[in-house]
Amino acid sequence: MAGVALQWRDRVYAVVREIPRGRVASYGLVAMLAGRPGAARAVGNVMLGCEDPSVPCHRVVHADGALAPSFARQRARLRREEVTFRGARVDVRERLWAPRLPGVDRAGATDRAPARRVRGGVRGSSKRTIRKDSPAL
DNA sequence: ATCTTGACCGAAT
DNA sequence: TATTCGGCCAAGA
Repeated sequence: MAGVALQWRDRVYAVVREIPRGRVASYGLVAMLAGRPGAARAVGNVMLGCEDPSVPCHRVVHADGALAPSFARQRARLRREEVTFRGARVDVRERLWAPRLPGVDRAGATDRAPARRVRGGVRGSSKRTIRKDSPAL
């Protein structure tokens, strides 16, 4: 009877491995997809000991696009993958991974966020947060 | 079983 | 916009 104790960590790894190049996911999103909504912090604990090269742990960032303190390497890696930034944080509105979940109807949804047209009109809310009921899911 | 820690989150201040 | 605070969860002592 093996592997029963590794479930949480392995589920987290499995989810992170799905994050495509050029996109990022928040700890909370990973937790949700790993079957434990709200366990963002626990995801961080897993990433703490992530040394598996097949797991792109650099693609996991804070919900607001910030990176954990003193993670210049991670930032460099993301830039190398063409992940765009807004100041010190990842441009989450543009680069957040929008996973396709079975059973969720995303008709009309675009994979990429549409180009921001801010033309003096209705400027969309400058802040975007990730929530369990996010339309992106 | 209880307490502490930590790559978190979101609302309030 | 930056800080603070309470809440959440898995692990390890």
